[in-house]
Amino acid sequence: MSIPTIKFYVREGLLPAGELTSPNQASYGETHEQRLRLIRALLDVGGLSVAAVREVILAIDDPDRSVHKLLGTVASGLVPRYDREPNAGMEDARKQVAALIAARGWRVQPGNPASEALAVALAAVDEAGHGSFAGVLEAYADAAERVARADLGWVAHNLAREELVESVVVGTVIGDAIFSALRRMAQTDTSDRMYGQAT
Amino acid sequence: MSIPTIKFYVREGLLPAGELTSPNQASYGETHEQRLRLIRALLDVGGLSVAAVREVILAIDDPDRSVHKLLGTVASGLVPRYDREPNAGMEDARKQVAALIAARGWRVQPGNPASEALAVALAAVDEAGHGSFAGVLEAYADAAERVARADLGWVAHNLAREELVESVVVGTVIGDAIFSALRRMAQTDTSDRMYGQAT
DNA sequence: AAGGTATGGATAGTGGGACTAGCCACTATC
DNA sequence: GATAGTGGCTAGTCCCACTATCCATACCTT
Repeated sequence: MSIPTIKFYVREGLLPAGELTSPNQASYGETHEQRLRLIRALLDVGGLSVAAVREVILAIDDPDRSVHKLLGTVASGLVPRYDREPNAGMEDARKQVAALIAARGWRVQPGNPASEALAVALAAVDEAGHGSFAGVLEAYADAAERVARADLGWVAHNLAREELVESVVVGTVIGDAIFSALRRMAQTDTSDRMYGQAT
Repeated sequence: MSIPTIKFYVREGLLPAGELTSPNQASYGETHEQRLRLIRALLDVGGLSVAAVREVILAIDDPDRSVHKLLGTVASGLVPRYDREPNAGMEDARKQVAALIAARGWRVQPGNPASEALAVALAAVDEAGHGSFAGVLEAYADAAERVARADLGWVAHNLAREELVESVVVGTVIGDAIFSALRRMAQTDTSDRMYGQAT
């Protein structure tokens, strides 16, 4: 981690400035190091932008924010913002999402960024046109519930707010990367079994 | 979709050139349109780079490639390349990954990009230091298996190679986005139930 | 005390990625 | 027969994550 990069992070508000011991000497402590690791994890592994990391950091450092709100903020920071014009496919997709939420009894706000993102993705699958994804969606939703329970269970054993809050962030962001990798491995395995020899 | 952008894609080798009906008039057909939708889906929803999309397109259009190989190519194109120096944490993480693969009986090559990515992500979680992720990993792997089976099942009903191959790509790439969104929704729900009022 | 090295702070520059604009010769269309 | 649009080309733009350069100062060694 080069010094210029750290300077850059400080300027960007990702990292608090070191404590000045003299006009040209600042000391960085354990918390700085920890924070730096968090930043690198979010940037490299989580693939967040610097701006998104700043959002997340601000949320973490806001002591008035409830854990539930924090998770919401982190989730929003993570979801890519699609600014595609509304078309016919999106309407159908939104209905599909609403139906799923209702069927599962999930407590999520209607205008939620995640459900918007889901609608966009479903519309894209539909446009690409290779048959209905509906059946698969159920399996995905089952898996997502399972994963979410594991996530929150993992987080729960941290009692101190500081710790808890960082766990939430790490779990949410890096969890995505972990799951993607696992999915790809499982796909490789399944595909090997199905198509390993033929086709 | 603006004309300059299409020109750009043609230059970049994502899209075949239209058939010239006269020196300055090319006609684009149904397949072009379809291909364009695929490109936009991979770029926007899948978040791939133009270079990665080119890789994928080349793989799709290579009739000598088996479906299994194709899936491998797509998966590699998707996995971000981490070029972080090997450190102590990585070694542990790799062992953890190897153990997981063994325990699951997954048929994946050892040097696999996905398992490398998994190791990096696990190392990052570990470095961030909020308790062992091991238990959660099992739940993730279960979920990943379930999702992979659903994916491949969805793909399987396409008999024509063309269709099959595009389904694989779409499912792999956009499936990631879909699952992420679902996970976030399920997390929101679970967190609402756990922390909705307090903390 | 002197000189080399490093730091904090600030401004400006770099390199990569994804388009986008401008130009030219030409042609389809009104 | 003017207008507007196109293929093919090069060059430019914008954004983003960093880097490099500068300066005055201060630590560190001798």
